[in-house]
Amino acid sequence: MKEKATSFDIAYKAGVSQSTVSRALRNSPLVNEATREKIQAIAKELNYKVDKNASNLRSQQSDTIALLLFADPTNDDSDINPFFLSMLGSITRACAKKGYDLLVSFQQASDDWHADFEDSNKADGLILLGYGDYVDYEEKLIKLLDQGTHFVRWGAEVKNLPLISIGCDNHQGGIEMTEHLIKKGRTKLAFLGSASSHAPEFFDRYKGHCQSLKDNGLVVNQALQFNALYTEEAGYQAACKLIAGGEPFDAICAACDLIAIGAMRALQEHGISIPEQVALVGFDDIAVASFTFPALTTVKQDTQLAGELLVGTLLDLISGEEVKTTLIPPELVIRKSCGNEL
Amino acid sequence: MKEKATSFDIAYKAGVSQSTVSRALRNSPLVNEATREKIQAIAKELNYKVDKNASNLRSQQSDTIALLLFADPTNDDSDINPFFLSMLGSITRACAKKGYDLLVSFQQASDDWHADFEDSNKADGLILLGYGDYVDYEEKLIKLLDQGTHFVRWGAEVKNLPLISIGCDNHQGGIEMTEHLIKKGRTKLAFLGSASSHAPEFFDRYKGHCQSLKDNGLVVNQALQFNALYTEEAGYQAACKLIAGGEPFDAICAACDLIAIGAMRALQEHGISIPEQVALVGFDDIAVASFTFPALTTVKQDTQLAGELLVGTLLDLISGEEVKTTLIPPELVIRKSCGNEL
DNA sequence: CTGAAAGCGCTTACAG
DNA sequence: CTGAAAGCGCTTACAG
Repeated sequence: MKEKATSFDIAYKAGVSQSTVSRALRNSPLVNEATREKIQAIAKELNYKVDKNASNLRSQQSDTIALLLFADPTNDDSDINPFFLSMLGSITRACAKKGYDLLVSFQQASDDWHADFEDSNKADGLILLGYGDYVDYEEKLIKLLDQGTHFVRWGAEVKNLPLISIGCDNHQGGIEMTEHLIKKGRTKLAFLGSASSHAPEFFDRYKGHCQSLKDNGLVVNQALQFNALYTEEAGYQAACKLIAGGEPFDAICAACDLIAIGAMRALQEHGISIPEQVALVGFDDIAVASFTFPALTTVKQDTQLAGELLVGTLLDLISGEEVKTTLIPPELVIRKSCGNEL
Repeated sequence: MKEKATSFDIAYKAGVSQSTVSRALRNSPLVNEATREKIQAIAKELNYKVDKNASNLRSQQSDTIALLLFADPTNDDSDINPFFLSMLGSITRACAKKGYDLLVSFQQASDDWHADFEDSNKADGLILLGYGDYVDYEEKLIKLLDQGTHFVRWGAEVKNLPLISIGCDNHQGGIEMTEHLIKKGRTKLAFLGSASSHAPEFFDRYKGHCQSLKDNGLVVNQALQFNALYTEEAGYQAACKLIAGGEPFDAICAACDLIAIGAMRALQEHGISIPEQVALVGFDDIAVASFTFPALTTVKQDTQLAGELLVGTLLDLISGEEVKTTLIPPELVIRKSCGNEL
């Protein structure tokens, strides 16, 4: 392994000062055109790369963003919700586009947060992503805020905290999934997903669901709501309870696609046909959704837009610009699980 | 935002020298117990975090690994094969376990590689992951080798290059998927997936497939092999060609699950029943595989083990230990797409 | 066990 | 447009 070249080596070869090399390599307009070209040629020849540790140390910025992905602690961590994996992909791409590197870290909600990333100057800012018990997070978020850490989170808007969030308009999404079912002639709609402030995204979807029910002259039947968190298994369990409960239903709104897929399994095991006997709508539009049988009608969250907004907003925040919490409009993707399209 | 504390601030407060602070914070045995505790308490109180840029610059190591994920350039980059996303997850976890940070970067196969990560001292080593045209990669791999970069790749073993790879035993996997079909009484097996050195993983699976055919007294019918790369769409196209080709077949080996899923769609569109008329096996065992209809029998690659091996091997390599290319044994996961279990 | 000092490789005022 | 010099915040010989 060869010794790594430094800017001094280049300076020596080029017959200029090290300062000039540094400037030339960063395309400073202060450097003479010809000098710059010469220096860059030598740098290339020597396979020189700026030492990031040195340059970051000196300039006190890292051009790196850290992504903290929270896994549901009830989950064994081998399965991350595919929705978040998809977000990870779009965030990575958005960072690359802006010339930032991305440090990825999976966290347990219970962990001591590695908010150190910014404190230790490894990252200029943080993106927080993942479901989890919001109530548990809150104090940590406040701590981050206190420390003056630059961060943006994915999720439901929080009213009384000056948090910058990018999230889906879950309330609107809840309305759309419900509306669609009602238009299909369903009247006894169940909702599978936790309805509490511990899971604000789901709660918002549920509230949208309830509002749509009311707007369409239907009543909210508490006996048709069952809690479930994030997983296929939870969806399966909730659907089993729903079936066992005996309360008649002809449609299910699932708070996320994984829950919908679990519900699908439960329905199939009980010989209940989809969509003939029970129509089903999910939320997220993960890749799997188009491969289930029948293909799942769902509310899509635009992960690409989300990634760009998350990164863009964080960078604005870091550079001291005015930023604000943004809601992304959901989009109903109609497939087969609620009957054929009209 | 408060000023960040430095080790000098702590030294001042503790009434010791900065060197001692540095030692105490790294739990050096050279420091007196009481002194260390005092220093650590002050550090905590001041919310002090070691500046990684400074410490990395000085110690010339970063405790960071970079993961380069290659996207198939023919793909619009919004979809990364879920198999790699799953690998990403397991690698992230393996890094965390070892106390390393992970820098993630998506690359186009055509890009100038950011092998800079190591050159620029941002990472101590690289993990290379992703399908792509191997032939295109080769010269870049050689360049990495020449530079003395520490890296480990996921994929098929390469014979004439001193590359360290971690990969699945694709040949064995090809045998197992084929054997299973033959045991189910199928005799006219098609193979969907590129059979060329441009896609060595697929090629190895194909070779295993052919060998199994021969071992069981069946002939390899070239008319039943169709090229396809990595995607659902490619699988769909290949299956359509297979069907249109007119050569009779009663089973399909798909080189990856996405291809299998595409083939499934083609078969269903043509009114061909699975598994009655045609049995189907995939490769990878992505999460979707258990949600298709019928559920997909497939050859599982153990991503968790893969992640641990990739990270562990890379760290060994960095610390100068002897390392070697390792093959992970595949595992057949039997579901419904080849008929009910015996 | 502790401290004074050098130095990792850059960027950036400052002076010309 | 260019150079000499300071300094980012640590770690690590070196000396005691």
